Amino acid sequence: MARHAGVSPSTVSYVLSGKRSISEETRRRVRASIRELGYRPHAGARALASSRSNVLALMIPLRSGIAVPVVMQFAVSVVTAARRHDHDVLLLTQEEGEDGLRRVADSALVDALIVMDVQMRDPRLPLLRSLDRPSVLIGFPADAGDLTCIDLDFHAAGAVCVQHLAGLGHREIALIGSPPEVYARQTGYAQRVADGFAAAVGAHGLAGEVHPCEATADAARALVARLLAERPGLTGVLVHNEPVVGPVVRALRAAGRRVPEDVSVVALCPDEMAEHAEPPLTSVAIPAEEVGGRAVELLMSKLDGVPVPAATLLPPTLTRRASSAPAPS
Amino acid sequence: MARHAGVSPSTVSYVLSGKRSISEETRRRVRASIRELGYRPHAGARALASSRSNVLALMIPLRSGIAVPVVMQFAVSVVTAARRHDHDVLLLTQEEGEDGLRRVADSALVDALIVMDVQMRDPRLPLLRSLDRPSVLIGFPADAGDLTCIDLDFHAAGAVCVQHLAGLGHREIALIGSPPEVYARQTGYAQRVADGFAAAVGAHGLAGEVHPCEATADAARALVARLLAERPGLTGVLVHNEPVVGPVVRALRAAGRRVPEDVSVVALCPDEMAEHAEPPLTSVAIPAEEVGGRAVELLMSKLDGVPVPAATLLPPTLTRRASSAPAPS
DNA sequence: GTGAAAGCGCTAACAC
DNA sequence: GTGTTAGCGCTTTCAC
Repeated sequence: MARHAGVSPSTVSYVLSGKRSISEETRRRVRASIRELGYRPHAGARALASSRSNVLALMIPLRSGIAVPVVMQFAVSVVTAARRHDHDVLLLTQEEGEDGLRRVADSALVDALIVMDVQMRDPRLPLLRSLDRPSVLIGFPADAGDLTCIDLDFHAAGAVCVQHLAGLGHREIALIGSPPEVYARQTGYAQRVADGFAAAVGAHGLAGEVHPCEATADAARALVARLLAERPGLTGVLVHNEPVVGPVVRALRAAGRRVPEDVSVVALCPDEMAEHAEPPLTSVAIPAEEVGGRAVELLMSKLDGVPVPAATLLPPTLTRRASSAPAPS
Repeated sequence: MARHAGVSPSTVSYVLSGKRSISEETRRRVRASIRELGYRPHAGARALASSRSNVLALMIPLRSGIAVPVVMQFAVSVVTAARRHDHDVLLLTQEEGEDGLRRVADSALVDALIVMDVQMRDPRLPLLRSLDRPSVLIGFPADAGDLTCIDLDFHAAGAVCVQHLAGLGHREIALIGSPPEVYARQTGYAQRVADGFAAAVGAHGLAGEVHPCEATADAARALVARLLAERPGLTGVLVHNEPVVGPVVRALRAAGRRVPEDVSVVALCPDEMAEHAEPPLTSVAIPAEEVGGRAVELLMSKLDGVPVPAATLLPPTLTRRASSAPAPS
């Protein structure tokens, strides 16, 4: 390659990296040779010489109770953002656990790591602290210490939904939440929504409790039936459980409740899902695209030695659609 | 590392790779040092010296009309299988296209490639042929040439569903298929199901046509309404479109048709989905786990220089559940 | 603005 | 059964 362009290897390297100034003429010749020969620098050699692999690890959750399409959105947005920064993404499954993270980090296969589905007391936290590579958590554990975390502000999200319903005059509401195992695992976001919900319920003087719900239509139907029977005054529901959003609405209707005339429904889910529901749902978006993108940006800053805030909480945005209305009088 | 164990670097390498015999004593000492020092070979150095990165590329589809959870199942099974063979997986999105494949292959970032969502005339085919690295397609293009392909035998899958319905005495049936854009792109599997369906309909002397359907509940409802209006004798439906399986069943019921007493429904979808539907659906499984695993095995064989068959078609398995019954008389 | 050369940390061919 | 050594193909100091 270098000889084809009539320059030294280092010059080729510098043309590619732009780390020192090159004469217009030389740059042109090198570029021409690159195109002609279809030259690509060898990733391994590069990683060895520069101790940068330009690869990020992304560990995605697999466990029951997680919404697969949502996870996929995160993954895609991470890959897309990484490519913008000339990085690739290595896919790890949660199953690999701490060993997987250690393996790819210590072997210098990756420069940095992103982990999703963070639990309150996550066993990966001490490991991530001990690694000499930067990492970003999508989600907040109970005690992050100085680990970098980013996520939607789920506490505020839960609260803003309650506030919306309270503003519409609803007095008795309920949260249909994630599957029980998600709470049992102490997965941060589920807990935080419940907390934000409860806090706002208290602040607004409403009645309202949290009901975990399996991610099946049957479970949703059963729960709705129970709620309607036990809480005749119920007029507002917040659903934070993607797969049962549809079933909940249908169960309400099957029980003779109109949405939104009799019962208002607010969802905490990706916008696209809320838009395409029947009826379109008032919702707080889970901004997978933005979270994934920002996670990568944070990592890039850290790799460049630029300090970043330890916590990034994205404020929730509630979009009003057809599923919520003033409480019936 | 080598000095800590009191051996030469090559000995460490050989202990790790097992490529030559090592005395029990030496192996023990080396292993002990590895553990003590927490030593991990540098992935880049290894790739450079051995021209093997032990990384596979997986390009996943993103385009509209594809069922995200199904794609995710493939991805997870590929990662899991790859790890069994001591390989990692680099995630590429379809958006990266041919350039992305070329980039990771030519830079030696990956040893081999897996591409999903293959179209009949896929622009990536010539590229894959030109690369000097092995690849496997999950799906079949119109003309695979000597490219290695694996997938469920969708033609047979379509046919076996028709056969099942014919055996139950149904005479008028319909295929509710993938979204129109999937056919328009000439995506292999959609076309093949339709072909297998049509062939079997002919062979059994039935009446039946193919109806593409958008992946929304609204579209499903509208299509079911139209079918019931235009085809009063319709008693059997094959659904090959994951997101609308539920909506189709509900639309039939809403129209006063019992499932399976009045209309039998057969689905072509992952088993898990069919099991959890209401009612549980007679279905032909999309064996994501097996396809992903086999794709990796094929790649490993090719990397080892072992020849593999160009085409692997997994035979369909129909599982009878509660949604199909003899045709009403 | 450019080149020469010393590694980066392994693997594998070649010794013995 | 083990050690020696020559690369693998880059990046980056150092020199000019």
